[in-house]
Amino acid sequence: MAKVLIIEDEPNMVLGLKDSCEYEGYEVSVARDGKEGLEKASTEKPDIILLDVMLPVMSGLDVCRILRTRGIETPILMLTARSEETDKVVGLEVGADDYVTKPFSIKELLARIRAHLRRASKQVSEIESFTFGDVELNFKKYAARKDGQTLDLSPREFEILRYLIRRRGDIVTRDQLLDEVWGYDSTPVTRTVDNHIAKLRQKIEPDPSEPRHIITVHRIGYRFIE
Amino acid sequence: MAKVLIIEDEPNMVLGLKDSCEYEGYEVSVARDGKEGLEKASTEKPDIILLDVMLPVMSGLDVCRILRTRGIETPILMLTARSEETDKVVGLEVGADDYVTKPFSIKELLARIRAHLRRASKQVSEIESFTFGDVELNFKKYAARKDGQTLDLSPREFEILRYLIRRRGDIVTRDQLLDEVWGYDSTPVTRTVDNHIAKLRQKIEPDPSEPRHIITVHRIGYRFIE
DNA sequence: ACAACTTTTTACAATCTCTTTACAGTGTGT
DNA sequence: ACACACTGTAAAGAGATTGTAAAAAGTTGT
Repeated sequence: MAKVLIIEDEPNMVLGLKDSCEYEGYEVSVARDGKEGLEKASTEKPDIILLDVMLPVMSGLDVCRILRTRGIETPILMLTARSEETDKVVGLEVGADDYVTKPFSIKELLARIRAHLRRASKQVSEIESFTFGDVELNFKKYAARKDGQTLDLSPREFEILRYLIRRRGDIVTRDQLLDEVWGYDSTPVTRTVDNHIAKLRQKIEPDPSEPRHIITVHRIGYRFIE
Repeated sequence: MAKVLIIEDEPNMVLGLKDSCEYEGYEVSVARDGKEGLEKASTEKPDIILLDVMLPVMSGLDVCRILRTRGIETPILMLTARSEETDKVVGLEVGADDYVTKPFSIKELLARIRAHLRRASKQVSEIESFTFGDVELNFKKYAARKDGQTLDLSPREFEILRYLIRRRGDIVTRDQLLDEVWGYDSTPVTRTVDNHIAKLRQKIEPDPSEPRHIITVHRIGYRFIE
């Protein structure tokens, strides 16, 4: 079940938040100030952080900023006392994902937490590893092996493979790959896809000139087969 | 061709969106406020809805929520002025499928629309597989088997078969096939159709010289029988 | 700024599909 | 039965798509 880290100093607030979250079935841990919060955010790997802006020692904004510069991407939901526009703007600027102004309804807060967790879990729930033929892939570590030997795949190659594998058996068009792997805002030529496929084949196929795993479907696209 | 419903009040925005969509070949209709949007979403059965969050009378979020509670599952792409994460969360919670913040690049928007349409059309549309005699077709995978053996069909042959099967029992003219399978902009000779039919028969008929499934209707066209 | 590496573009060859063509065969109306 | 129109189909040519190497452009780390 999801872990929630609450960084908050007001005891009453802590109590209310903790209760509600536990009632929802989340595992809860609490930090009473920014410093402790930073530590727990790193060590306990929560799935979401509820972060008060007003904290002793170090402000919530700083905690947020530091976490982000450390590359920690856990969703952060800021709690602010006033509904001042400034706080919102600064909060989001500093890397928070969402904010709620006190007093807030618990129901709303829980709904937002749920939404963030849902979105985050969608991103995470990807396949972590996959094996076919004599190739092992670990998408989480971006590591691959073939015949037990380390296999060098570029990030893009990993992403393409991941996409193909996620839809293994189905045909994937070049446009789909461009949209989903490259993203909507960049637009390489569709031939770029073919090139990456060719390179992938040379790396993962037993016989690249006679592909067994990445099959081309003429005029349509490619298909991955285990 | 796909229908796009734009629910947006800013005239300039409407103009830009409309132009771009029409340039892509979509049929476009516009609603200037939430109420009109709700109506058109129901009556015009668009394939995708572009929905501004900030609307007079009724907010885009409400429009979205209402559509969903009415069981309308048309993909909704929300347009919002600020890049505030909050809007995004609420938007997605309320049932939107995607989300773009202004200012956005038209290219990106169109790419997203395309992706959604592709996804949606896949879910709804076509027969995914079909079996007749000893032939099995899987239109999604562009794969065919006969007597359990893999059967090699070209994309065009698949499309022709799909079209004939969708209208099985009915007569289909060569011009119909040319229009629908080939598309309105290309114009091979009608004899080309006959050639493809001949090849199809050799591949799928038990006895190609005595067709049981693809029947010639003299002077008219062809008809598919299971 | 340089080197090492990844990604994208480009170009050409190879391959596959589609279209045209031509002629033989079949159907239709008189 | 005859002429004419329509259809079947093989074969060749045209056209499109894909494979791939190599160059160009872009990134990253030092």
